[in-house]
Amino acid sequence: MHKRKTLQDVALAAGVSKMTASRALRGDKDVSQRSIMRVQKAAREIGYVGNHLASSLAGKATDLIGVVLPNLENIVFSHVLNGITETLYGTGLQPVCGITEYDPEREYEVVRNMLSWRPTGLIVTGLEFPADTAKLLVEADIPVVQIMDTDGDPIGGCVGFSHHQVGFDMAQALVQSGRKRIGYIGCGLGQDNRAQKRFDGFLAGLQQADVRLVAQRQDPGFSSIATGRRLTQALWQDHPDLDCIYYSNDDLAAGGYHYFNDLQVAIPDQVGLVGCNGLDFISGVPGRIGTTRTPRHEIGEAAVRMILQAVASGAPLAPIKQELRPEIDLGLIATQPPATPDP
Amino acid sequence: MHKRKTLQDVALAAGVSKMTASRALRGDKDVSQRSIMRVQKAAREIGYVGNHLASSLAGKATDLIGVVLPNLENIVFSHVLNGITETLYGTGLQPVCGITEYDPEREYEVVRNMLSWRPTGLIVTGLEFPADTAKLLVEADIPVVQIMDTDGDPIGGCVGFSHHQVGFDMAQALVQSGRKRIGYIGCGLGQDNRAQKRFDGFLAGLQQADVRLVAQRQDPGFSSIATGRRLTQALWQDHPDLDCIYYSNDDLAAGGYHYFNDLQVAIPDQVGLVGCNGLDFISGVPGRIGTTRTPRHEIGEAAVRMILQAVASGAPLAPIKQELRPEIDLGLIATQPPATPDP
DNA sequence: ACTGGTATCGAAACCGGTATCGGTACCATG
DNA sequence: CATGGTACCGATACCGGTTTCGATACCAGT
Repeated sequence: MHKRKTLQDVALAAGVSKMTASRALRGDKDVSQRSIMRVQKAAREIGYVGNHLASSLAGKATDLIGVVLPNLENIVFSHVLNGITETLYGTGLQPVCGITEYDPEREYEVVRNMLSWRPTGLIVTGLEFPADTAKLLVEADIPVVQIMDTDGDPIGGCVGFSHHQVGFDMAQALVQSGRKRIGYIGCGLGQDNRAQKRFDGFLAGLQQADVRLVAQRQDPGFSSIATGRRLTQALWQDHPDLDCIYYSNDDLAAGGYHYFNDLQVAIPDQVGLVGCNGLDFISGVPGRIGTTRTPRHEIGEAAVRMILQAVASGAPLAPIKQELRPEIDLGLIATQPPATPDP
Repeated sequence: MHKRKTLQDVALAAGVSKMTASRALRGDKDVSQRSIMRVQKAAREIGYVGNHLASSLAGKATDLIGVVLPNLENIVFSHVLNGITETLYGTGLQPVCGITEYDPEREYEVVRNMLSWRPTGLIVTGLEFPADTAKLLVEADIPVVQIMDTDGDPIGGCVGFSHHQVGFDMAQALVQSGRKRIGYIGCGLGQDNRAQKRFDGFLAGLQQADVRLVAQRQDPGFSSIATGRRLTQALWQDHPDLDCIYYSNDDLAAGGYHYFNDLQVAIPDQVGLVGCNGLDFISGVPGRIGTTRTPRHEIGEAAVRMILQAVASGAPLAPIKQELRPEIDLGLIATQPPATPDP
């Protein structure tokens, strides 16, 4: 268990000072070509790896961008993270991500922990935070970007879309396409206030169109295809007269699709199904399930760009919202009126 | 833009020395209750956050566990990461993950970068590495665990399953259930050598049963439901006599399912579909698609346990394989012989 | 020969914590 | 009263790099 090689070892092997070795490896000025060669050779030979802890401590900043997400099993956040990673690639910055599981206490810990690594920027999910967490973010003294949601007042930068609007627009679109007996199925509303916002918006949209929500079923757990199937069955058994079901998520809608498929209920002729997020599943059954395609990758991209810009300009990030418009895709629902038109 | 608070500031505010403040905040011995109170109060009041860079540099080790994964859009790796995160939660250790996109060069960079943070342990995906990357891992001087694959010789710890075996077993199971005209559909074989291993194993399994693979279709890109649908269509048009299709992935199988569903081809009566990984989708169409349920969460868990044990014992991690057996689920294929039995 | 500029290098201070070790203060004991 | 043990505290030396600043060598210009 030999000790790790340090810059000193490299310098020694190269026959130069620690300083010259440092400069040579970083491609700094004021080093002769000869020294650069010798140092690089020495570093390679003794297998020098470098110590980010030391260099970041000595330098002013790290090359870290903190990313705080509620969950990674939800593919939506994977996509965001991917957008972030891709955009960061080549900038010399590196994402490091923390998971909160929608738990505020864990969130506080994660944010605090992120900050203790002195990242160059921070990307967090959502707009609402408990007071102590908000305090951390406000005093962080680095660019902070809040993503996924624009229904509220951001602390720093903000990239996302209005979930209320998404719900509202979908309600209007459905009503306009002729659906009138609409049900709702949702998941994780207690934890995920963005799903709640969509639902609220949806209700508001229905109300404005003078349509009442016929019924709803909710489940406190994470959304999944299996849960969607179960809830759909529960809802349908009580309300077989529905001509449309709005799901808080595409996973759930997929579960509903399978259920009706096995039941030989025509989709979307008899019942229209709409979810949210435009997940991969939808493209497997083209036109059959409506959805709202949300710009997840783009959100990650835009968030990074905000941070990069703030870093470049040196100025702190002013509270600015960047709204990315999601796109409603009703699929066949848009062209096929429900089988049983209302009187 | 006030400077960040340091431990010195806390000490000053609390009227003690830097050392006492340090001890108080970490819950070290040799501090009076009175000092602890004052320091904690001071820290809270001035909003002290701590500096992991400094503490990790000064102490011997960080609380980081590096995790190197090829991709996060593939839900399989999200599940692994989740298992890791969950198991690490409460241990004081923290995962930090790097993405390679199946690119060896990027992989080298990621591993090197991970190591430069002096993590306490490292979890990497796969068994095969280019020489330079392998050298880094061998000389890392920390517990290294390789996951997902056991078909080969590990550098340190190793948790996963044999992909060759998974393919082999599935071939045998399919033949035994009466399927004889079998096709294959796969994705990303160039990059993902684990999918390749499954395919090789599958071919070996067929051969042993004296069954020939009728046809195959492959795509170099990432697997997705849409791709599965497309490849299935391509394969089916040329070979409508198949009674079974093996997919390298559940995503692809799901695409095939949708295709046949729209075509009104009975599943699994006329064509049996089997994928791999036991993803969420399968549970939405119970029994209809066969799969191999792979223990992703468990792999993450076991990998962490290996590292924790190595850290606790202080000994380096000997090359040991831990094999987790995946479980084949043929669903209805197991009980329903193909509609057109062979002559 | 002297001055000034450029290229190259290294010693020392420092980043913000922790490990180590040597002091006090205070009390109990013989 | 001398001794020793315990509880608590702080000065100092690091950890492994980078920043800063001054030193040296060498060459051109005058």
